[in-house]
Amino acid sequence: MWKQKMGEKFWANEDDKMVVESVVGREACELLISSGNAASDVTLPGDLGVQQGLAQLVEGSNWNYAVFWHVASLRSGGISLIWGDGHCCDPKLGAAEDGSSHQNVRSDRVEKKEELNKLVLQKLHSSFGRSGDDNFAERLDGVSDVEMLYLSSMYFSFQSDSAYGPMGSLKSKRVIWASDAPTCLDHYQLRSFLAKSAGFQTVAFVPLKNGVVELGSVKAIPEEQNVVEMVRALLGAPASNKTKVLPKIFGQELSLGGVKSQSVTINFSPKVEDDSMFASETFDAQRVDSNQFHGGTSNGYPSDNEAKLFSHPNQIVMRGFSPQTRISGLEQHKDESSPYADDRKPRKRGRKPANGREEPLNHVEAERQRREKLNQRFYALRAVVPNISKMDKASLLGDAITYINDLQMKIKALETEKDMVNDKHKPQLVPDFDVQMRHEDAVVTVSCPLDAHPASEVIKTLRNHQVAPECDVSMKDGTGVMHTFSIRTQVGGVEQLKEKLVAALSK
Amino acid sequence: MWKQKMGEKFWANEDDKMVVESVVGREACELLISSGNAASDVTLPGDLGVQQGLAQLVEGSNWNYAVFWHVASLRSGGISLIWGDGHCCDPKLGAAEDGSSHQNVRSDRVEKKEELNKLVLQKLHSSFGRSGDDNFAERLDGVSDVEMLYLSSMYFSFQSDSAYGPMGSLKSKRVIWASDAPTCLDHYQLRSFLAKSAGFQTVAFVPLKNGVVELGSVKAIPEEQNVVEMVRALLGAPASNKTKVLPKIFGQELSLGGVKSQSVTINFSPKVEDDSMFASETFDAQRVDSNQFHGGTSNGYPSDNEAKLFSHPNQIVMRGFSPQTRISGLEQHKDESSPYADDRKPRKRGRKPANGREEPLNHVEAERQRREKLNQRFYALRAVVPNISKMDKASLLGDAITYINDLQMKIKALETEKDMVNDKHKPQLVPDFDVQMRHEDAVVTVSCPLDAHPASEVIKTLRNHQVAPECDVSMKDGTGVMHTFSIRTQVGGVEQLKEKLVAALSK
DNA sequence: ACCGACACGTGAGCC
DNA sequence: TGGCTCACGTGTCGG
Repeated sequence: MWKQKMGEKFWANEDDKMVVESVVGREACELLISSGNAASDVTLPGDLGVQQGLAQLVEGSNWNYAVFWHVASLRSGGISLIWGDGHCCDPKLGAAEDGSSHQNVRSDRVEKKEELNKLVLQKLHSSFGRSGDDNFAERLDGVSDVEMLYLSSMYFSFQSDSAYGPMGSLKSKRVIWASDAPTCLDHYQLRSFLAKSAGFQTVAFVPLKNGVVELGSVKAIPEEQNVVEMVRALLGAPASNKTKVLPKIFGQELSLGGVKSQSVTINFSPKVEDDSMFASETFDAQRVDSNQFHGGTSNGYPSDNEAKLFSHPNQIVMRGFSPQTRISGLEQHKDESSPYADDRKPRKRGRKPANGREEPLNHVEAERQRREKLNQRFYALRAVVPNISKMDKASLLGDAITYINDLQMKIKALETEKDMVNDKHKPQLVPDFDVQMRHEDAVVTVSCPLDAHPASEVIKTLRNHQVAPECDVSMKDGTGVMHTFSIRTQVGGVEQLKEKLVAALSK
Repeated sequence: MWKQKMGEKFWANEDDKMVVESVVGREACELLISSGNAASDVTLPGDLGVQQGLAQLVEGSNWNYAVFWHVASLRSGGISLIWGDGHCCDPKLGAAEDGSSHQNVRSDRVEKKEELNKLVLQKLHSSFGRSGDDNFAERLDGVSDVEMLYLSSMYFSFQSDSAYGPMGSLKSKRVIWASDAPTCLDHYQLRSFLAKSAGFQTVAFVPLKNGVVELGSVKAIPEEQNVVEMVRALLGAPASNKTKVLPKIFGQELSLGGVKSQSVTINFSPKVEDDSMFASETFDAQRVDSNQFHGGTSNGYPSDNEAKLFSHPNQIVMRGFSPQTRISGLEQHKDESSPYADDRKPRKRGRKPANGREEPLNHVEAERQRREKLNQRFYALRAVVPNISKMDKASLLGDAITYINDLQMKIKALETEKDMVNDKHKPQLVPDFDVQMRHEDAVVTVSCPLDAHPASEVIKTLRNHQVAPECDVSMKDGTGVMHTFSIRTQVGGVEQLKEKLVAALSK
């Protein structure tokens, strides 16, 4: 059970290894081969309910993919991050990459690479794929490098205590945002070869309660707090039904409400105690008055017990391994992954704690979490609504309503416009026609409105400019139609006619 | 100044009076003639900033129009409601009203009526129209009955203390919602003749701080609290810059926040004191736990002073006048318009008042109003977002975000689709063409792709079915293009050819 | 000084 | 019952 039997066969073949290595890189390939698959017999967590959120993150944005890395506990006692779910949106259509307008270049070299990618993916899948959805790789017809990184990520997992990549984000509970290619590759760790091939320039990791969301893009995307908040709002509720089990963890029961991203960590006011820890965060949405962000203060991994409810699939464990050793210049993780700094922290705002009882302490915590969830939704709403007038909650809602109505009107206009186009172009394609017999021949007549005719402007211009053209012949070659108009004109009028035609056709 | 000089001329003509009377009704016409125009020399309040909100209310909904009636103070000391702004969206295209498919029926009788409407509107405008935008009626080409009611509303104003119509709503500070034709006509008062002609079945009045919003529809729309909340959210801030003036009205300075619909009225808990007053309201959105609706408790008209800042235009004053006398069955206005019942009311929720001071009493009121404004925005958001999963604030925000993303994706898809269509159809309209001289004639050749040609299917079929047609002539008459294909065929093959052509063209 | 916006603790209602 | 949401009063910060 420490090695998959199918895998054995494939990796024994040296040629196959070379092929895979050429795609995923040497180091990753080595680890793929040598790593024992911890608990390869169990299935993935199944539907985590995050697919929709991931899709929304990617669609319509500059991100090329989003992956949710799920926390899983190892038999050894540690934890690891395994593939939870993902969404990829590679804009492969209309490539024209190198500035050369030859599409043949693409269809030659790139398509060859895509077929190679597909082949490697099939090998990976047959070796390490989960038993469930088979031949998923066979469905693909050519895998771009972007998709390759995304799809092959399924076969990686992270167990290291590195400060890079998803585990680095999870351990430090910090958002990692690398928007230049070198730093980016650092955080891709073993997948850096794949990331380099695909040309990724930005990768971001957002730690959540029971996992990490990874976003990647081939574009250089500057850090946006909006995106982070949107991630937290959209994916704040993964596997909510299962978190209901074991609501009390420690003696000090903390109600992990099931619909929280990382709210179990204790909030504190950054302005008072810990200004220095917020150097790498950019806050563009609003003033950070209260505590929606927090440093590493937490009482342990909240999903420690929760994660045991999930089983981790058959994936290659990626041990502490960083392909580059240089320190990222963009993220100063002063983390050291200190996950056990906790205790109650003083709150500044609001009323005095009314120190009389101890029993409603759970209630206030729940209310805190509810408020924070609502605020995250507000931040996420700010992220998707443009033209925010006054960084105000009420104004935000009003702007959102306005924006929704604008969008609805726009959609209605576009749809009616489309219908108009259809109504105008459909009967154009079905013109009146008639077939009649004359002597030994058949005469087919086809009539269509003048405006729908390709040569309508020419015909109109001729009719306006000259007397009726009178005689014209249309001839057809293989793929086109050619209309020829022979008209009687005076000397010198040709230039004038040509100008008129150009003017008429270019308007 | 009590009569407009142009008006004198028109109304002296008995024929003109008959024409107008046939459209607006006898009673309205009488009043239009006899009423002195109070303060006819001043202009309208100008842009109230409500146009966008009104448009959003109407667009994409079942409402045909929305009018904001603005509070104005009369020289006599009373107040009146005058036309503030409005938006109309009459779905006149694709009428086919009576089930008969003859469009000629419409273009005969209806178009005659529409021309009559336009004529009457021009008369009204020349008599009572404000001096500003002239010939607005001339821009219209045929005014439907729905538009007629809407446009002629500009020339009415309301001064009565009737329980019907906009003034009834304003006085009682209650929402009026009439969704059957008879009740509807009651509330249209003088405009009932117009409303009857247009077939209005639903009219709703929503009182705001400085006016009333009127919504009308030819459909029967059951009462929806969502709509009311949306009105209040979208139009809560009319003429906000002017309300800043004179912030303190009475000795007891009540903070009219400028962005409130009717928040100056004092809230109270309906469940305790006043359950019986909420019989006619339907609450479909959420449980009515707190007090977003309130009876007539108010300390006077909040816009009493504020309205003096505005001048009221030249409009016909509609005095206490109700065309029908029977009582509306849907709305039991037990109002008597008692606007001076106030005093502090006990609040049930929340913490004990911590009775020590009296100075933060203003603060709690402001906070109350802020909360209510936010809640109104939430209700309005619920009204525009479909597929609300869980009547929850957080879920609502999440659904709204999802919905916005869906809309954005949809718009992007539609726009790219439109671009695709344009890319496919635009070069069709600009085909390659060439002009050459041969002997004494000019030869113009126009070529286009076969697929873009109206006769493409015919040409393809001919080419597939027969040998090449070889000889064809295209002829043009006034508005169309006719292509004639003469082909050699065997006897009996004509029927077969015709079938093939039909099949090819209908696919 | 006021005022608007916000978060907090708290009481209460509803499954 | 307890979890969850909500509204309310209050403290606080910033303009």
